[in-house]
Amino acid sequence: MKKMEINHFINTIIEEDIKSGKHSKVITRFPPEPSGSLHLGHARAIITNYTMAINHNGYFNLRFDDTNPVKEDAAFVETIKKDIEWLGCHWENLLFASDYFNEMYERALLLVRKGMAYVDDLSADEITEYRGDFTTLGKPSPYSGRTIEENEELFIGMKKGKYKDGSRVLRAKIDVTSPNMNMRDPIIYRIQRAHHQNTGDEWCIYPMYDFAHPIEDAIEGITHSLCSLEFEDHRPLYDWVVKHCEMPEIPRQIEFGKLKIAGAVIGKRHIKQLVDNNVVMGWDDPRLITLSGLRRRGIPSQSIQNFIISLGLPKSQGDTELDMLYTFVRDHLKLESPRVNAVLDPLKLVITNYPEGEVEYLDAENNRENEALGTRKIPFSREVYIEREDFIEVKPNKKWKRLALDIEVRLMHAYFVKANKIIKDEDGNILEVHCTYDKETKSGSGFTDRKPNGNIHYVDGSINRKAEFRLFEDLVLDFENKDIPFIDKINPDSLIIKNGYIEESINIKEGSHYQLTRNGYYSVDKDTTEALPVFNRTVSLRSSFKPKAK
RNA sequence: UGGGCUAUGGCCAAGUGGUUAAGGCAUCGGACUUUGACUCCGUGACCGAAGGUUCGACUCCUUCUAGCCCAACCA
Repeated sequence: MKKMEINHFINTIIEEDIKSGKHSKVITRFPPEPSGSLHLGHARAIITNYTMAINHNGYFNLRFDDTNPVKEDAAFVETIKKDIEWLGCHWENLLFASDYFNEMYERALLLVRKGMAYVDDLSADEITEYRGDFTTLGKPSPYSGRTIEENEELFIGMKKGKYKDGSRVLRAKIDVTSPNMNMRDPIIYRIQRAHHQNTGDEWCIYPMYDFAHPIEDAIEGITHSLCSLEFEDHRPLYDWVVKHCEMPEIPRQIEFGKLKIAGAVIGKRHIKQLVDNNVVMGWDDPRLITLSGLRRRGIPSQSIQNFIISLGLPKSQGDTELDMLYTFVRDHLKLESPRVNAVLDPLKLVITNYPEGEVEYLDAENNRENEALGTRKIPFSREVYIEREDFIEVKPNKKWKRLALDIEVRLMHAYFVKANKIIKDEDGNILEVHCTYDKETKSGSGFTDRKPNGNIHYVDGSINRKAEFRLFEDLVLDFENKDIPFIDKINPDSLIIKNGYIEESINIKEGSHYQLTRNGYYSVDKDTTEALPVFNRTVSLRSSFKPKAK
């Protein structure tokens, strides 16, 4: 992504560090655990770390925090890389926490030798019990008094695989009575015989996040380790590790508030539930705000960048409405997308005074606001399709700016037409509308003698392509209501599929964007086939049209 | 209950002792219009509450209230 001017409290801190000479450049990182997909919330962390580095003469590392092999899967590494690349945040180094397992082990050994870590034989339940809770101070483990020699021998033994999984842990000796639970002699190594995606079976002990993370940052020379607020309580421990492990570089952790999106399903557990129950088409379903879902929906990554930057970097916690993102999406797509006609719910219009069998090709600009996109010819003949909602039998009020009996509208790029007859089936459904056109009113002819009642679009009745259009609504209804189980709040109509027609001339390629006139921005979905193109509505056009409630 | 953080209009968010309290989204009006789009105009705040300090407080102090996070051998 290109450089943008950014001003927030972290930027201020960084600028002071540069002014004071503490740092000459900024090195940051994004440290995902390869255990799930990235979503819009992660975009803030990625973009914040990325922009702070490139705006300050430095670089940004992508480092997978693969310290827990039982939860992680190499498959996520590729999807995460793809998402970050798509977001436009290029990493300088692709790294893994596991690259540093040796050094971490050595640093832990150093702690042991300094008498600042001990091997504990308590069970997991016992450790929890000894740790106390918010109101009860922790008690020292009966094993915390072991000698340095004993601890060293036991820890080396742990590493060598002498002990069973879960039988012992290495703990930092800090303060079991600290009001900060993280400081109550946190576990820093556990025994876990699990096959690791990068180190295989080389290790049977794995470091815990709180110990591993600061060491990773320090090794890479990360100057500012930017993360979300929930790690604020961990900062004393982060600093403790850097200091007592005697790391030569001292990174500084700074926390910012997470980005929360109103009404969005974000939890891995919930998304999995939706996927497993076929409520959504997969992790990349356009109704999800996973980065892959947003991409499939057709949201340009630049709009995500602009959205994130415009939000600033507060420490307060609020729910941001997706409308704000959509505004950036429309902004971006407005000039970029060709504008073409499509009819999602077709109603046949027969122009009775137009010669049968004749077709004429009319001029149409591809984007009235961006001439660079050129022009095209669109067909027009005796039968065309219009949107069913663009016709009503009797004009209801002055505000109605579409077609009705005895009312004349312009078919955009073509002629004025006036409806004069409705053909219905036995049940009263409108099958087709008959109208007449006025040759004098041809678009581009300069005709100004009378004004049409409105402008509607059409697709030619025979020269067209059938297409599927997918419209998306909220996945969950009554989102904030905690009394109803999640699964019972799912909107049964979150996906609306329409089958209609689109101009036949367009080039259908996965991911390409179009503005469908008077409707919205759409992009071509991966489900597209030669026989049936599939379009996702990325975002609708704004509309101030409000049908009067009857 | 102990610790940490937060609190500005429907939503997001600037603002760090003196301004008519920025801006964006949304809403509602209006102008324009071969997209009811775009564009352009207009539209809303006693700054969580109560006290205090001060000539003057959203900004400082005190107390209170509400929300979020922490008691994985997860990250």
